[in-house]
Amino acid sequence: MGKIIRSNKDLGAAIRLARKNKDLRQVDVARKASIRQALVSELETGATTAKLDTVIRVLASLDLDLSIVPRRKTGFDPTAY
Amino acid sequence: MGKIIRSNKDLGAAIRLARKNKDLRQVDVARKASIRQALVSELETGATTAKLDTVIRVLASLDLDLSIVPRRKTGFDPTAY
DNA sequence: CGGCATTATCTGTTGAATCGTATATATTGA
DNA sequence: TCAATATATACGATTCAACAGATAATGCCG
Repeated sequence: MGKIIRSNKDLGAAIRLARKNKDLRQVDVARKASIRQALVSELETGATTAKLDTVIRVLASLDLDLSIVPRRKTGFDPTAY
Repeated sequence: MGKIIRSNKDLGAAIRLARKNKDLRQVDVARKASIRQALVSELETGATTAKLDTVIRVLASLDLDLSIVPRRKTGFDPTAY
């Protein structure tokens, strides 16, 4: 179902995609989530590892939720190398 | 599907439940995730807001994944009071 | 009760996330 | 092209997660 997040890069890509789909600017998301525009930029580019609180607030401002799902066995595990 | 996480309390409950189901001790999860047992305790009791990296590593050690899903229908929102 | 295992909490320290603010660099539209 | 808008970066200051390393509290079972 939803997109699996295993790194801050994954998170950033998902956030940016969702934001574009809603036709919002970084500053709009920032205001809704009570953070700086600069931080939204940093999150989207995966430049920083955010705190869970921050992630939840940003996602909420995009009408998204964080969910815990069983790890699906996928063929190729890049961390195995 | 998966459990929705909207607070560190939610996360803590989910982690503890998953850990119990796998019959692991906090120190086991801590070793797998390369963190202290004390931190696992703090996370489970919701005493702290973890960094995304930490959350991902703990969940991975329990064979769980973080996923982004569209926000479910807005029935009753306890934060509205 | 007594003892072992597990979990919770403490102190001081370090590093990183976030801030405010400002500015530099795209990107877009007229 | 030019200007307005949007995004990325910079920098010092503040806040807080995570650490090491104990120890205290709790749970469990003989």
